[in-house]
Amino acid sequence: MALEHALLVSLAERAASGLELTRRFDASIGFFWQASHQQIYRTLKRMETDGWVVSEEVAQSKRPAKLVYEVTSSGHQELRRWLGEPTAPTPQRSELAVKLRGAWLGDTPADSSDATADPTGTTPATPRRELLADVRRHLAEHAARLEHYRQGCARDYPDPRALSGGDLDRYLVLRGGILQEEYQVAWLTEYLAAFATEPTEPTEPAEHDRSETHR
Amino acid sequence: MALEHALLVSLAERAASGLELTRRFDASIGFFWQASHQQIYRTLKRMETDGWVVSEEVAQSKRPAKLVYEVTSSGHQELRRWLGEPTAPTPQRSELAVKLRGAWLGDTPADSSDATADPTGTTPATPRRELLADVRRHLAEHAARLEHYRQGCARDYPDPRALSGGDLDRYLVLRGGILQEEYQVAWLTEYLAAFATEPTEPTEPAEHDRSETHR
DNA sequence: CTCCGCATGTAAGCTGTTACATGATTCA
DNA sequence: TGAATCATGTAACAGCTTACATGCGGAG
Repeated sequence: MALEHALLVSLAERAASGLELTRRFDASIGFFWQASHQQIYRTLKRMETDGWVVSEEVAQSKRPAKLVYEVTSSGHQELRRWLGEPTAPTPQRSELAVKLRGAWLGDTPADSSDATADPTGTTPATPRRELLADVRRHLAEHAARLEHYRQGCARDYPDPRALSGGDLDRYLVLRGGILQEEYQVAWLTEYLAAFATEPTEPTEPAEHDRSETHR
Repeated sequence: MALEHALLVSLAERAASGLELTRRFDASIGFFWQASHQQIYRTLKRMETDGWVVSEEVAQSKRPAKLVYEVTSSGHQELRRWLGEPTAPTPQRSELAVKLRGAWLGDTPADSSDATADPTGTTPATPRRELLADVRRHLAEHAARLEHYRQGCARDYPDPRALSGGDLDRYLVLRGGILQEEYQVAWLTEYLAAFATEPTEPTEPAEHDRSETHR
């Protein structure tokens, strides 16, 4: 029940069309909330029937027309109500963490010491090694995002102590994004250090420039 | 599509019934994955039809019988396959962060300088103050959980360098939970410091011992 | 006897994902 | 002409939440 309010916040900063909102969710707001364009279009429709926003068709040169949404006074009222409401803690999920906890279950390739051995000739493939590569991949992504956030922070907020109002709010949330990425980098680095007995590709740092975009 | 694998990991550590799994998800595994008992029961049923687990009814004295699930060889095989698969980054969500970003939108109570002023006599109630209280509440919860994790870590893993196998895996994931809570505490502390012009209850530290459990 | 905890489940509804559809305009 | 991008949408499904249901046994 929070995508609507995330859209209200974004639209209150500046009126926008569905696709423009989708791009914002890929960037700034998306640090802490994500949504696909289908979800956004559907939710905008519902918000308009609820009277929180109004749409206006805006013609463009050399482009199809777009529907620009604007927050109504009723929408602002709802936003204020929501802001004052106590917030339930959002559950944190990490599929990677679940995998890391169960990693030892992949360390017995075809050991038939227990009753669960399967007679089929499946390839062992050592999940532990794959998992370490996975961790390195995630670490590289978090490090890259951290660098990106830091650059944006230095560019947009050169003097944090002079900030106030909406600028201060946005700065502090960006700080949260930076601290979150720092935590991820710290954890995964500590994790890899615990398995650092074998260097695993000592010639390459593997921390940056991975061009496998995976689709 | 990952709850099934989280259940496989938990069941591979030790066979359990649905309710026992629910309790585990409230504790250790639940650091990074949550599930209600309805979800768990339903998923266990599906996993049994898929052949990943088998159930056995176990009678108990002074208690209703329970269905204890155990991972099959097919389940172990699936677990190994899943462990070696690349992991998609889990999107991070925080409703609180979205609120903090939009906090300034609640700072104009009934200001009629723009066209969106509503003539209804709604109570102002200052969302900014409510939000700060909300942040303090979340900070207290994270600090409490951090303390809890740290105690469990010191109790169960007094000598981390001596660990190996599944113990090492579980320790490193617990470290991740600790680092995550440290990040939350650091961010929210920094946030409050930015608004520390008015002390807001100077007689109480408000960092610990909040007994308002809020259900 | 009533209430509570254990243990498992059903049903309805909302949220989010995936795949596909449509029509326009620009670029090669 | 064919492909790519812009812009909005539909449809089907999977996942998750919320509320309620059932039956047993023990405590007060």
